[in-house]
Amino acid sequence: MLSKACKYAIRSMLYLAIHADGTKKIGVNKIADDLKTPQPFLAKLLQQLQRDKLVSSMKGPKGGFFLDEKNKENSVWDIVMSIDGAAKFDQCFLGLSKCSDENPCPVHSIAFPFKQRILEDFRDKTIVQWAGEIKNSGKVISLKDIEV
Amino acid sequence: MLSKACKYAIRSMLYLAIHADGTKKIGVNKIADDLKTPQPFLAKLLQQLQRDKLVSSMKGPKGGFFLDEKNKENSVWDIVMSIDGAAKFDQCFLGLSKCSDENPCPVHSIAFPFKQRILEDFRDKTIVQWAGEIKNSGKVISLKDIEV
DNA sequence: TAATAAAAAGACTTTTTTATCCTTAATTAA
DNA sequence: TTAATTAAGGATAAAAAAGTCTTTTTATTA
Repeated sequence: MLSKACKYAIRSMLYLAIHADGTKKIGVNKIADDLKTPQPFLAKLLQQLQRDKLVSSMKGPKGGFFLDEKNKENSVWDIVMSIDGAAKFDQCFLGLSKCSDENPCPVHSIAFPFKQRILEDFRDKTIVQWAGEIKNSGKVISLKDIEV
Repeated sequence: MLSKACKYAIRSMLYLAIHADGTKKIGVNKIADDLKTPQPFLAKLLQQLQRDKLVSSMKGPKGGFFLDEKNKENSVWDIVMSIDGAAKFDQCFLGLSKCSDENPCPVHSIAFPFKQRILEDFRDKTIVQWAGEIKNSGKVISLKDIEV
C-alpha cells in the first residue's frame, strides 16, 4: 500500500511537526536515529520533500530540517503524493486493474471503506492537526521505532 | 500488504474453485489468460501451491489444475501463508516494528480493525465458501482482470 | 577568513520482487 | 508406441525498491 520510503517520510514529517520548528532544526542523523531508518536513504527522502516544498531546511551548523507555517498546513496525502504518487496507494487489494463498486473484487466491500477512511484522514487533516492529536492523545502514540 | 505473487495466487485459486473440478482441469495458459497474469510466473506460483497441497494437478493432455475436495476446504489464509508468509501480511501500516494497542502508530486505530476483519475472512472461510459467495452474490464479482 | 557542520545532488550498489526460458517428466490419445 | 500436451523443476534475467557513497554547496561561528 505504502512503500517503505513513504512510511519513513510520513513518520519523519510528523516527528518534525512535533519536535522541530524554525528555531529548533533537526538533522537527518538525529531523525534517522530516533526513527530507526537508514540515514542516507532518509536524507534522499527529505531532499525530495524539500523540493516539493513540504519541508524546510537550512544548511550549515545549527542547520537541519523543520516545518515552517506553510509546511504545517500540508496534509499527509501530500507526502504520499510526493513519494509514492496517488496511483500506488489506490490499488485493488487483490490486484485487479479495475476494481469498483460496479466491478468489485471479492474483498472490495471490506477494503474500500478502509481505504476511504484512511484517505480522508490523510487528505483532510493538516500535519499540525496530526501532530496535535498525537501529542494530546491519552495513549503513547509512536513514531520512533523500537526494534524488537 | 500482499505481494503481486500472492494476489495472483488467490485469484487463481478462487477461479479454479469456480471453474474447475476433478473432471474439468484448467491449464496455466487459460488461467493466466483470463486473469491477465504473466503465464510463467503464475506457473511457478501454482507449483508452489501444489507442493503445499493447496491445489491439485495432472500432467499431459486434458491435464491442468483443479481443486480436489480437500483443497476446497483450505482457506485463503493458507494461500497467503504459502506464498507470502504470515509476517508479510501482519505489518504496521506506517512501518513500526512493534505496533499494537499499547504502542500504536498514528493510524493503528483505523488499520488494525481492517486487518482483523480481512484476516478473519481469510482464515475462517473455506475456499468453497468464497466461491459460493462469489457465484451467488447479486453483483458481478470479478477475478478475471480487464485491463484498462 | 578559515574551519566546521550540515544539506543537496548525483552516481552507484545491493536486495527483493517479478518474470522468463529451457529441459525433463508424466499422461493421453491416435 | 509415438506424438502431442501439459505440469515440474531449475537456472537465469529484468525491473523495482531500498540503501550507500562521494562531492559540492551553503551557512555558522570562532
